[in-house]
Amino acid sequence: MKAISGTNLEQAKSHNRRVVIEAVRTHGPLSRAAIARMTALTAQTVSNIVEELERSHLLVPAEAQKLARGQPIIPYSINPAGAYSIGLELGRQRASGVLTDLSGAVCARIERPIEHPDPQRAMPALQAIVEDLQQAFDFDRNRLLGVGMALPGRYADGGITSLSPQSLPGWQDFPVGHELERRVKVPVLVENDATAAAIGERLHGVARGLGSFVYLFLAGGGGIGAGMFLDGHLYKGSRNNAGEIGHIIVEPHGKLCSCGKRGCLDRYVSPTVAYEFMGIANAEELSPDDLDALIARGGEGLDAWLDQAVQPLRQTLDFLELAFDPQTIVLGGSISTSLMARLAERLEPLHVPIDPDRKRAVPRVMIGMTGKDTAILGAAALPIFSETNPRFDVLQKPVG
Amino acid sequence: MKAISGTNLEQAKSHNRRVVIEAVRTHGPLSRAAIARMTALTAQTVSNIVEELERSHLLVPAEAQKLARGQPIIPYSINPAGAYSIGLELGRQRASGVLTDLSGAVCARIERPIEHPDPQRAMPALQAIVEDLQQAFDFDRNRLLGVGMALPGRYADGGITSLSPQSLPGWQDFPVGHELERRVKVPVLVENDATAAAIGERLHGVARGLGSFVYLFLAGGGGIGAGMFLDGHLYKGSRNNAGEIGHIIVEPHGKLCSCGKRGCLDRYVSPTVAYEFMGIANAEELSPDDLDALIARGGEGLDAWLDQAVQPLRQTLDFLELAFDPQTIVLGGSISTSLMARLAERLEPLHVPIDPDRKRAVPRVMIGMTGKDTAILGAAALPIFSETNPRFDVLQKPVG
DNA sequence: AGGTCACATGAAGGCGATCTCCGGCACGAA
DNA sequence: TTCGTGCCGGAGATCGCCTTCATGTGACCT
Repeated sequence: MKAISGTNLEQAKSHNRRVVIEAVRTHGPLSRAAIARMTALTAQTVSNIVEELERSHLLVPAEAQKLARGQPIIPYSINPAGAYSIGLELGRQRASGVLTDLSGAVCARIERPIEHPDPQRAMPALQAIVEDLQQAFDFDRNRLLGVGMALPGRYADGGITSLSPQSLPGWQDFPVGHELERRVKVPVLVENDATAAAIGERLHGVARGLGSFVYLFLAGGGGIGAGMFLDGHLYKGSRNNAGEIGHIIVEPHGKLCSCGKRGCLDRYVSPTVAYEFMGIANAEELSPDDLDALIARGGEGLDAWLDQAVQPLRQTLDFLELAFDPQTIVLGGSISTSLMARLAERLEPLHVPIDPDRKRAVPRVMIGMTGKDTAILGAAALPIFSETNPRFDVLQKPVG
Repeated sequence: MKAISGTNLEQAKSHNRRVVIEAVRTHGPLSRAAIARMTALTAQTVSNIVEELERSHLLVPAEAQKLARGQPIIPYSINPAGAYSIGLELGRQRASGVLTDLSGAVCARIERPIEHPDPQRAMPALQAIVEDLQQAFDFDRNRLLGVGMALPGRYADGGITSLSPQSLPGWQDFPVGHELERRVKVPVLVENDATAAAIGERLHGVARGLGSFVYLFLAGGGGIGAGMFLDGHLYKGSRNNAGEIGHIIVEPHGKLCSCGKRGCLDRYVSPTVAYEFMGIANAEELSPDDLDALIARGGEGLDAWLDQAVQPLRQTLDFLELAFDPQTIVLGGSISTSLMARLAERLEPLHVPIDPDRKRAVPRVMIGMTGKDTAILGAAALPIFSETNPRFDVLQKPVG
């Protein structure tokens, strides 16, 4: 077991920097004094940090605002051009990459077809995308924070998957992160797609500023996962497997699942099952756009799928609420937008919550704002998150 | 939303003190140099902190040990008599209190019958127990850290319950913690019974030193709850309701529950249901000992209950593993020891985990070591935990 | 006997937050 | 117009805590 380690001044400074950035990010333009009040830091301390952040272009001052009294306020806000990040996503048929600025806005985008992506073929392709993205948009290379990558599966540091071989053939024990980092020469972070999406929504999306929420991710390839952000921290579980809820049992005597159990959530709600209901046998060969069109057209098969998927989904939401008591559950994923919309409109009535009388500042369920791009934008958010989010770890000294 | 606040040296010192205590608690007697290695603190810093902790009697030095080389090691360990704590539990028919030392050993114990405990009757009784416990054992009153109280339900700071009136008649909106604190003049901490039990096992029990685990609590009064300890921190949810898993749906078309849903876990696994199966109509009137005797005798009713309870329980364990990915799940509660034993022996085979090949340092499921006392000993652990556990909060400046 | 290793501790230094003082700005009252 | 007040931001001194350096101690090894 890793012991909890001590802290010192250096860690404290790093933490305070992050706290200031986080305050400005979540609350919009703030004066130094306002930041000081929110963070409980001294005005002077904030002043020092803001000065430093302004020098490194992460914060920019706006026009001074004259109030009723006193010295005009100088509001500071995040400088979008202060840092850049690259997000990668690898699907069954294509590899995609985006270059975003600090505010999450997409500056450049590349998509390339790629057949049967095993590590040997995928790594050079991804490397090329990263390099081409840097050519496609003119920016200061020193401000590139790193590369984030979203993949199905579960990943430890260095991007080594912890799942069984059958879920990701060829990727077992392959150090994605280390290998890509060696090639592109900037820090690389690898995360599960649900977790990446959660971070994306937390930084730039509907979950901005929330302390605890669960992201329910419906993967286009089938398979449901949850990304958890709890008490201001990402929660990944003791073996990086937290949130693998595709295999929770929603129907004890239900359909047989590939995992050997009966009635797993994945067997009811995932897009793969929707294609079965719609009689689409060759879903893997069709392009995402073709699939979207088929779904948008609707039909009996789709309705039948919805009929049997809604109840397990409600049950899962109920379950996540009871277990995690999040402020909200964000629903999203890389599935077709129309499929998500149809699911969402059938969702109500949700199960009665445990505290029905309690007022809520946030809806129980929200739809993620980035649609099908959720995973790749989340991937791009990973380096930003890792550099700017206040965490318990940064306050502790590195041990060993 | 509460912003994450900054830190300073004072907070850092408080954190480092806690880190040193935690290191000694979980790893047994340690020399100063050993503590320094584990915590990544400087030998000098550790030396200062240890000196301070020794002065306040929290650590005691043992005999110097002569090694193969070098200066003899002076191992320090937790001084059981360095601090004391009081735990309270309120059941349907009785109120109990224990006085424990810093190691969790019980120094004194009081149990008193109490009929229909509403706040007006319970508060004076609890106050009397706290005062009598301090008389019953001779110790330095300045070393009493505080009073911890375990109750069914969910509690915010100050012990105000967040649940609906029907679950706890008369206690709705009653500030248990504040009221008791006013009476006994020491800090009072109120927690849900599952959470308290989790802390107890983490400090003195089978979960000692674990970073992430879930405590599955089977309450004697019926009702199942989970206490979560994740990444070294207690997780209580955004509205203190996390772990209220008695009402997760384990059988979508199953028995109707009082909450309005069908097939809730509580309707299958709780002791209340066991009594129904055994034909015990007047369970509330019987003493706990009588109930234990009935269960120990067994019979067809009990077997029938076990038959239908095991699958939902397995399903719940599976679910908790998938959602939280804990190092282990600790099973315990205030139910009869023989009932717990019978459940435990029927538990295998558990559902296949998501990473079957992975080696585990800790069993998937463990039985809590404190048996029926788990909640009250957990309650006594609350003040100790709150004073000595390294947390993210202590590193942050109090805001507002 | 001297060298080396491991542990412990005192003194000086470094670092970052804090305290104190000060100036600038704008409004309101005299 | 002048002064007082409330608010904001900056400069330098100070404080608290960790770190580094130096020294001491005890025991084994050569």
